[in-house]
Amino acid sequence: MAPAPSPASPPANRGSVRDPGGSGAPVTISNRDVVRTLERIAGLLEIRGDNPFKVRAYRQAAVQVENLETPLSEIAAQEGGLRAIEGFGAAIAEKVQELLRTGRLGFLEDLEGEVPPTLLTICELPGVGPRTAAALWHEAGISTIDQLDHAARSGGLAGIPRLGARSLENLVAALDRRVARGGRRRRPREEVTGLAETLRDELRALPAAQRVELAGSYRRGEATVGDLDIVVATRHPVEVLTCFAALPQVERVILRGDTKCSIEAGGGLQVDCRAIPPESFGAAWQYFTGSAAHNVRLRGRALRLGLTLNEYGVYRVEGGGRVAGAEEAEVYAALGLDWIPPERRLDRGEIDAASRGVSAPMAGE
DNA sequence: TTAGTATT
DNA sequence: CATAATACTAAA
Repeated sequence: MAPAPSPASPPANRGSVRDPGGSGAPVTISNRDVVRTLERIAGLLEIRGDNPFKVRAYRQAAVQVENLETPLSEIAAQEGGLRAIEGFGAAIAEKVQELLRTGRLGFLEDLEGEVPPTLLTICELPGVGPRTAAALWHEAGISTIDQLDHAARSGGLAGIPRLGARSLENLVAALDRRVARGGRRRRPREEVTGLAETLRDELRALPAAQRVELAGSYRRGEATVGDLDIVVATRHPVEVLTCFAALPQVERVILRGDTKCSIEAGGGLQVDCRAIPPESFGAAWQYFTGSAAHNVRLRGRALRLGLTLNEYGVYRVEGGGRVAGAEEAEVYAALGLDWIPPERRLDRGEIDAASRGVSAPMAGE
């Protein structure tokens, strides 16, 4: 998610739109601005190696703001203020308040003074995460893509831990692809429908494939998709994945293992294919449909019921007995839930709403 | 075997 | 205090 539109994000804080005319008119900070700021903070903290729970807190706050229907400025003015938002504690509420009031955020400016914000762009390269970015910065003084490109091609990265010959090759390839086409972006659903259905049908034609379905944001019916996800029930996963990687639409194989294969097709669109034994198909389809937040919520609920959920099924924590897995509805049922339509699987209260037995508060409204 | 990145 | 679980790759 979040492919950061990033037309070369400015070095300065996004919020510092400081009313250049000097009219004194209040600067409007949109919810999107706040989301970007919170995510920026999270990314920089992560590169700095800060407490993962703190990083998570900023990400969680960003997600909550994303889900809001009301402008933050309105909420700030109401009873309880920003603290009323789930995931907003004292620290984050105060920072967002400052951003809304002044259009700037001192904390972020300080952070950007400490950790070069251009490292966030480096983190967008596939295969490069916060740890690698931090190593590049500390061990080789690299903070920009240009510096990285130069160093990668001139032996300037020798000696950086966990960055061997093979990783370097991959890095250079990623830099080349980055030049070739600007950044991965989400595409309108209609643009990928043909490709999605074609790939699905080609897999359905394989004798080894018992069942083939699309999953991910495509199945959730989202207006745009960042990639495609396909689940295949089969007794012969390697054979299926080998065929998948050899389909005529495949432009590049990103990775290929025994249960999972990712390729690019349709002009750089990533397509993930997961091969799963038939008795696990329901759990796998559920897992691959997401959303990620929905899955995490579901798995947390499973734990509270003494169960554990993964893409292979629902299991008892003690004893490990299998409770469900072949059908999606049976997975939800094992967790005491009615089947939830994919479109609603966004972690926006749908799980409580689907809860049977112990009635969920119906939030009269 | 482990670290890092990736996936929902 | 503190959200789940797993796969793949390269390095060690």
